[in-house]
Amino acid sequence: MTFDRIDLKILDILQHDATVPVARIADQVGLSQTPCWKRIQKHEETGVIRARVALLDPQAIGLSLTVFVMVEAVAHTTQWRAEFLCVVDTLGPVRDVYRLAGGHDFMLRVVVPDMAAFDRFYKDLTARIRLRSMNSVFALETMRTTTALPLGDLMAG
Amino acid sequence: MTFDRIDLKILDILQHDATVPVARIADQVGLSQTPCWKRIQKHEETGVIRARVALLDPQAIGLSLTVFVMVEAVAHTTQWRAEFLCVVDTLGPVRDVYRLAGGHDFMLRVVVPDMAAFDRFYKDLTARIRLRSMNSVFALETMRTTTALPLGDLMAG
DNA sequence: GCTGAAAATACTAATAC
DNA sequence: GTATTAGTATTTTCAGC
Repeated sequence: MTFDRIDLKILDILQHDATVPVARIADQVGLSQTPCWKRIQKHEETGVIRARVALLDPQAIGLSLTVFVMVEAVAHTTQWRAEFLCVVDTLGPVRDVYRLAGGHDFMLRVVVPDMAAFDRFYKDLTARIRLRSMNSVFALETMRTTTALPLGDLMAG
Repeated sequence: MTFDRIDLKILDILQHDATVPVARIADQVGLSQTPCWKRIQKHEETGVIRARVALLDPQAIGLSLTVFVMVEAVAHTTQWRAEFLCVVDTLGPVRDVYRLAGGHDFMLRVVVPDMAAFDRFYKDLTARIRLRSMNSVFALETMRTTTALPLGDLMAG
Protein backbone atom coordinates (compact mmCIF):
# COMPACT_ATOMS: atom_id res chain seq x y z
CA MET A 1 0.00 0.00 0.00
CA THR A 2 1.25 3.38 -0.98
CA PHE A 3 -0.32 6.80 -0.69
CA ASP A 4 0.37 9.81 -2.83
CA ARG A 5 -0.07 13.42 -1.74
CA ILE A 6 -3.70 13.41 -2.85
CA ASP A 7 -4.56 10.34 -0.78
CA LEU A 8 -2.95 11.80 2.30
CA LYS A 9 -4.76 15.09 1.82
CA ILE A 10 -8.12 13.35 1.44
CA LEU A 11 -7.50 11.29 4.57
CA ASP A 12 -6.34 14.35 6.47
CA ILE A 13 -9.53 16.22 5.67
CA LEU A 14 -11.73 13.30 6.66
CA GLN A 15 -9.94 12.53 9.91
CA HIS A 16 -10.59 16.11 11.05
CA ASP A 17 -14.14 16.42 9.74
CA ALA A 18 -16.03 13.55 8.16
CA THR A 19 -19.03 15.73 7.29
CA VAL A 20 -17.23 17.51 4.45
CA PRO A 21 -19.02 16.54 1.23
CA VAL A 22 -17.08 14.71 -1.45
CA ALA A 23 -17.54 17.61 -3.84
CA ARG A 24 -15.64 19.98 -1.56
CA ILE A 25 -12.92 17.44 -0.80
CA ALA A 26 -12.45 16.94 -4.55
CA ASP A 27 -12.14 20.69 -4.90
CA GLN A 28 -9.51 21.00 -2.19
CA VAL A 29 -7.31 18.20 -3.51
CA GLY A 30 -7.65 19.22 -7.15
CA LEU A 31 -9.70 16.27 -8.36
CA SER A 32 -13.15 15.92 -9.79
CA GLN A 33 -15.86 14.29 -7.76
CA THR A 34 -15.86 10.75 -9.16
CA PRO A 35 -12.15 9.88 -8.82
CA CYS A 36 -12.10 11.49 -5.40
CA TRP A 37 -15.09 9.41 -4.35
CA LYS A 38 -13.45 6.25 -5.70
CA ARG A 39 -10.31 6.87 -3.66
CA ILE A 40 -12.34 7.34 -0.51
CA GLN A 41 -14.28 4.19 -1.30
CA LYS A 42 -11.06 2.25 -1.77
CA HIS A 43 -9.72 3.48 1.56
CA GLU A 44 -12.90 2.33 3.29
CA GLU A 45 -12.69 -1.11 1.67
CA THR A 46 -9.02 -1.68 2.44
CA GLY A 47 -9.56 -0.56 6.03
CA VAL A 48 -7.34 2.51 5.94
CA ILE A 49 -10.48 4.33 7.04
CA ARG A 50 -11.50 2.10 9.94
CA ALA A 51 -14.70 3.89 10.84
CA ARG A 52 -16.60 7.13 10.84
CA VAL A 53 -17.67 8.05 14.34
CA ALA A 54 -19.08 10.88 16.40
CA LEU A 55 -16.79 12.21 19.13
CA LEU A 56 -18.63 13.11 22.33
CA ASP A 57 -17.70 15.59 25.04
CA PRO A 58 -16.88 13.55 28.16
CA GLN A 59 -17.54 16.47 30.52
CA ALA A 60 -21.00 17.11 29.08
CA ILE A 61 -21.98 13.50 29.71
CA GLY A 62 -20.52 13.42 33.18
CA LEU A 63 -17.54 11.21 32.41
CA SER A 64 -14.93 13.59 33.72
CA LEU A 65 -12.39 11.28 35.33
CA THR A 66 -9.61 9.74 33.24
CA VAL A 67 -7.18 7.37 34.91
CA PHE A 68 -4.15 5.60 33.48
CA VAL A 69 -3.65 2.26 35.14
CA MET A 70 -0.20 0.69 34.95
CA VAL A 71 -0.24 -3.04 35.45
CA GLU A 72 2.45 -5.67 36.00
CA ALA A 73 1.65 -9.21 34.96
CA VAL A 74 1.93 -12.12 37.37
CA ALA A 75 3.33 -14.31 34.62
CA HIS A 76 4.83 -13.38 31.26
CA THR A 77 2.93 -15.97 29.26
CA THR A 78 0.60 -15.92 26.30
CA GLN A 79 -2.07 -17.47 28.45
CA TRP A 80 -1.93 -14.79 31.14
CA ARG A 81 -2.10 -12.07 28.47
CA ALA A 82 -5.16 -13.69 26.93
CA GLU A 83 -6.88 -13.95 30.28
CA PHE A 84 -6.00 -10.38 31.18
CA LEU A 85 -7.37 -9.10 27.88
CA CYS A 86 -10.51 -11.13 28.34
CA VAL A 87 -11.07 -9.65 31.80
CA VAL A 88 -10.51 -6.01 30.82
CA ASP A 89 -12.82 -6.48 27.84
CA THR A 90 -15.67 -7.21 30.22
CA LEU A 91 -14.97 -4.06 32.25
CA GLY A 92 -16.95 -1.14 30.83
CA PRO A 93 -14.70 1.82 31.74
CA VAL A 94 -11.60 0.47 29.95
CA ARG A 95 -11.05 2.43 26.73
CA ASP A 96 -7.50 1.55 25.64
CA VAL A 97 -5.15 -1.32 26.42
CA TYR A 98 -1.46 -1.00 25.57
CA ARG A 99 1.28 -3.54 26.05
CA LEU A 100 4.37 -1.69 27.17
CA ALA A 101 8.12 -2.01 27.07
CA GLY A 102 9.94 -1.44 30.33
CA GLY A 103 8.97 -1.83 33.95
CA HIS A 104 5.22 -1.93 33.55
CA ASP A 105 3.65 -4.54 31.32
CA PHE A 106 0.33 -2.90 30.44
CA MET A 107 -1.34 0.46 30.55
CA LEU A 108 -5.10 0.95 30.56
CA ARG A 109 -6.91 4.19 29.87
CA VAL A 110 -10.00 4.17 32.05
CA VAL A 111 -12.87 6.68 31.84
CA VAL A 112 -15.40 6.95 34.68
CA PRO A 113 -17.85 9.52 36.11
CA ASP A 114 -16.12 9.91 39.48
CA MET A 115 -13.82 8.39 42.07
CA ALA A 116 -16.52 6.08 43.39
CA ALA A 117 -16.92 4.54 39.94
CA PHE A 118 -13.17 4.14 39.67
CA ASP A 119 -13.11 2.37 42.97
CA ARG A 120 -15.76 -0.05 41.70
CA PHE A 121 -13.63 -0.64 38.62
CA TYR A 122 -10.56 -1.22 40.81
CA LYS A 123 -12.38 -3.79 42.90
CA ASP A 124 -13.80 -5.50 39.82
CA LEU A 125 -10.42 -5.79 38.15
CA THR A 126 -8.55 -7.06 41.17
CA ALA A 127 -11.35 -9.51 41.97
CA ARG A 128 -11.21 -11.13 38.57
CA ILE A 129 -7.49 -11.49 37.98
CA ARG A 130 -4.33 -11.54 40.03
CA LEU A 131 -1.81 -8.80 39.23
CA ARG A 132 1.77 -8.41 40.40
CA SER A 133 1.23 -4.67 40.77
CA MET A 134 -1.17 -1.95 39.79
CA ASN A 135 -0.39 1.75 39.78
CA SER A 136 -3.04 4.34 39.00
CA VAL A 137 -2.12 7.73 37.56
CA PHE A 138 -4.94 10.27 37.62
CA ALA A 139 -5.41 12.90 34.94
CA LEU A 140 -6.17 16.27 36.48
CA GLU A 141 -6.82 17.83 33.09
CA THR A 142 -6.99 16.79 29.46
CA MET A 143 -5.16 19.71 27.89
CA ARG A 144 -5.21 18.39 24.34
CA THR A 145 -6.55 15.32 22.64
CA THR A 146 -7.05 14.34 19.04
CA THR A 147 -7.91 11.21 17.11
CA ALA A 148 -6.24 12.52 13.96
CA LEU A 149 -2.92 11.01 12.94
CA PRO A 150 0.03 13.26 12.07
CA LEU A 151 -0.09 12.93 8.28
CA GLY A 152 1.50 16.31 7.77
CA ASP A 153 4.84 14.89 8.90
CA LEU A 154 4.61 12.18 6.23
CA MET A 155 3.86 14.61 3.43
CA ALA A 156 6.83 16.74 4.34
CA GLY A 157 9.30 13.87 4.74
CA MET B 1 -27.96 19.26 30.84
CA THR B 2 -29.65 15.96 31.36
CA PHE B 3 -29.95 12.95 29.09
CA ASP B 4 -32.67 10.35 29.10
CA ARG B 5 -32.29 6.78 27.91
CA ILE B 6 -33.18 7.76 24.36
CA ASP B 7 -30.50 10.47 24.20
CA LEU B 8 -27.87 8.09 25.51
CA LYS B 9 -28.88 5.43 23.02
CA ILE B 10 -28.72 7.86 20.12
CA LEU B 11 -25.29 9.06 21.20
CA ASP B 12 -24.08 5.52 21.70
CA ILE B 13 -25.07 4.55 18.17
CA LEU B 14 -23.39 7.60 16.66
CA GLN B 15 -20.15 7.28 18.64
CA HIS B 16 -19.72 3.77 17.23
CA ASP B 17 -20.87 4.47 13.68
CA ALA B 18 -21.72 7.94 12.44
CA THR B 19 -22.86 6.68 9.04
CA VAL B 20 -26.10 5.19 10.35
CA PRO B 21 -28.96 7.17 8.78
CA VAL B 22 -31.33 9.05 11.04
CA ALA B 23 -34.21 6.85 9.95
CA ARG B 24 -32.55 3.72 11.32
CA ILE B 25 -31.45 5.42 14.53
CA ALA B 26 -35.04 6.55 15.06
CA ASP B 27 -36.13 2.98 14.56
CA GLN B 28 -33.67 1.58 17.08
CA VAL B 29 -34.54 4.06 19.82
CA GLY B 30 -38.29 3.83 19.25
CA LEU B 31 -38.82 7.34 17.91
CA SER B 32 -40.04 8.72 14.63
CA GLN B 33 -37.58 10.46 12.38
CA THR B 34 -38.40 14.09 13.17
CA PRO B 35 -37.89 14.13 16.97
CA CYS B 36 -34.86 11.89 16.60
CA TRP B 37 -33.32 14.27 14.12
CA LYS B 38 -34.09 17.22 16.40
CA ARG B 39 -32.34 15.55 19.32
CA ILE B 40 -29.25 14.89 17.25
CA GLN B 41 -29.33 18.47 16.01
CA LYS B 42 -29.54 19.75 19.58
CA HIS B 43 -26.59 17.62 20.65
CA GLU B 44 -24.51 19.01 17.80
CA GLU B 45 -25.42 22.59 18.72
CA THR B 46 -24.75 22.22 22.42
CA GLY B 47 -21.42 20.54 21.71
CA VAL B 48 -22.24 17.16 23.23
CA ILE B 49 -21.32 15.85 19.80
CA ARG B 50 -17.98 17.58 19.34
CA ALA B 51 -17.22 16.33 15.84
CA ARG B 52 -17.74 13.60 13.30
CA VAL B 53 -14.45 12.21 12.13
CA ALA B 54 -12.92 9.34 10.18
CA LEU B 55 -10.66 7.04 12.19
CA LEU B 56 -7.61 5.86 10.26
CA ASP B 57 -5.51 2.73 10.71
CA PRO B 58 -2.08 3.86 11.98
CA GLN B 59 -0.34 0.69 10.76
CA ALA B 60 -1.68 1.07 7.22
CA ILE B 61 -0.26 4.59 7.02
CA GLY B 62 3.07 3.64 8.52
CA LEU B 63 2.60 5.33 11.89
CA SER B 64 3.24 2.26 13.96
CA LEU B 65 5.11 3.63 16.96
CA THR B 66 3.22 4.99 19.95
CA VAL B 67 5.18 6.42 22.85
CA PHE B 68 3.95 7.81 26.16
CA VAL B 69 6.21 10.56 27.38
CA MET B 70 6.12 11.40 31.08
CA VAL B 71 7.37 14.88 31.83
CA GLU B 72 8.26 16.73 35.02
CA ALA B 73 8.01 20.51 34.96
CA VAL B 74 10.93 22.73 35.87
CA ALA B 75 8.60 25.15 37.66
CA HIS B 76 5.05 24.67 38.85
CA THR B 77 3.72 27.96 37.49
CA THR B 78 0.96 29.00 35.13
CA GLN B 79 3.56 30.53 32.90
CA TRP B 80 5.62 27.37 32.52
CA ARG B 81 2.47 25.36 31.74
CA ALA B 82 1.46 27.84 29.05
CA GLU B 83 4.92 27.74 27.51
CA PHE B 84 5.01 23.95 27.64
CA LEU B 85 1.62 23.69 25.97
CA CYS B 86 2.67 26.16 23.33
CA VAL B 87 5.80 24.12 22.54
CA VAL B 88 4.06 20.74 22.32
CA ASP B 89 1.39 22.28 20.08
CA THR B 90 4.05 23.04 17.50
CA LEU B 91 5.36 19.46 17.56
CA GLY B 92 3.52 17.37 15.00
CA PRO B 93 3.66 13.90 16.60
CA VAL B 94 1.99 14.95 19.88
CA ARG B 95 -1.59 13.64 19.95
CA ASP B 96 -2.68 14.01 23.58
CA VAL B 97 -1.50 16.12 26.50
CA TYR B 98 -2.63 15.24 30.02
CA ARG B 99 -1.81 17.02 33.25
CA LEU B 100 -1.29 14.40 35.91
CA ALA B 101 -1.57 13.96 39.63
CA GLY B 102 1.40 12.39 41.37
CA GLY B 103 5.08 12.21 40.58
CA HIS B 104 4.94 13.14 36.92
CA ASP B 105 3.39 16.42 35.88
CA PHE B 106 2.39 15.68 32.26
CA MET B 107 1.94 12.79 29.93
CA LEU B 108 2.10 13.06 26.16
CA ARG B 109 0.88 10.47 23.70
CA VAL B 110 3.19 10.64 20.72
CA VAL B 111 2.67 8.85 17.38
CA VAL B 112 5.54 8.50 14.89
CA PRO B 113 6.57 6.22 12.01
CA ASP B 114 9.68 4.80 13.67
CA MET B 115 12.37 5.26 16.28
CA ALA B 116 14.30 7.74 14.16
CA ALA B 117 11.27 10.00 14.03
CA PHE B 118 10.85 9.70 17.78
CA ASP B 119 14.44 10.70 18.26
CA ARG B 120 13.83 13.80 16.16
CA PHE B 121 10.82 14.58 18.31
CA TYR B 122 12.86 14.07 21.45
CA LYS B 123 15.55 16.45 20.28
CA ASP B 124 12.97 19.02 19.16
CA LEU B 125 11.19 18.98 22.50
CA THR B 126 14.28 19.20 24.65
CA ALA B 127 15.73 21.92 22.45
CA ARG B 128 12.72 24.17 22.84
CA ILE B 129 11.98 23.89 26.54
CA ARG B 130 13.80 22.89 29.69
CA LEU B 131 12.32 19.93 31.57
CA ARG B 132 13.15 18.59 35.02
CA SER B 133 12.79 15.04 33.71
CA MET B 134 11.45 13.11 30.77
CA ASN B 135 10.65 9.43 30.77
CA SER B 136 9.53 7.63 27.61
CA VAL B 137 7.39 4.50 27.79
CA PHE B 138 7.11 2.62 24.50
CA ALA B 139 3.99 0.78 23.44
CA LEU B 140 4.86 -2.63 22.01
CA GLU B 141 1.29 -3.26 20.98
CA THR B 142 -2.05 -1.49 20.97
CA MET B 143 -4.28 -4.32 22.11
CA ARG B 144 -7.50 -2.31 22.28
CA THR B 145 -8.45 1.26 21.56
CA THR B 146 -11.74 3.06 21.21
CA THR B 147 -12.95 6.64 21.02
CA ALA B 148 -16.41 5.69 22.30
CA LEU B 149 -17.31 6.67 25.85
CA PRO B 150 -18.78 4.08 28.25
CA LEU B 151 -22.40 5.20 28.12
CA GLY B 152 -23.67 1.74 28.98
CA ASP B 153 -22.49 2.20 32.55
CA LEU B 154 -24.56 5.37 32.85
CA MET B 155 -27.73 3.77 31.55
CA ALA B 156 -27.42 0.92 34.01
CA GLY B 157 -26.61 3.07 37.04
C1' DG C 1 -6.99 7.97 -15.16
C1' DC C 2 -10.60 11.82 -16.06
C1' DT C 3 -15.54 14.40 -17.00
C1' DG C 4 -20.49 14.95 -16.88
C1' DA C 5 -24.93 13.66 -15.89
C1' DA C 6 -28.61 10.67 -14.09
C1' DA C 7 -30.59 7.89 -10.28
C1' DA C 8 -31.08 6.66 -5.57
C1' DT C 9 -30.66 7.95 -1.00
C1' DA C 10 -30.58 10.95 2.90
C1' DC C 11 -31.06 15.28 5.02
C1' DT C 12 -33.58 19.44 6.42
C1' DA C 13 -37.58 22.07 7.20
C1' DA C 14 -42.29 22.94 7.45
C1' DT C 15 -46.86 21.45 7.96
C1' DA C 16 -50.94 19.61 10.59
C1' DC C 17 -52.28 16.37 14.16
C1' DG D 1 -44.32 13.50 20.70
C1' DT D 2 -46.31 11.52 15.45
C1' DA D 3 -47.16 11.50 10.44
C1' DT D 4 -46.64 13.46 6.07
C1' DT D 5 -44.96 16.43 2.80
C1' DA D 6 -41.76 18.78 -0.11
C1' DG D 7 -37.29 20.84 -1.41
C1' DT D 8 -32.38 20.46 -1.12
C1' DA D 9 -28.02 18.24 -0.83
C1' DT D 10 -25.33 14.29 -1.13
C1' DT D 11 -24.07 9.95 -2.48
C1' DT D 12 -23.63 6.51 -5.88
C1' DT D 13 -23.82 4.61 -10.41
C1' DC D 14 -23.39 4.73 -15.27
C1' DA D 15 -22.10 6.35 -19.47
C1' DG D 16 -18.22 8.18 -22.60
C1' DC D 17 -13.51 10.49 -23.22
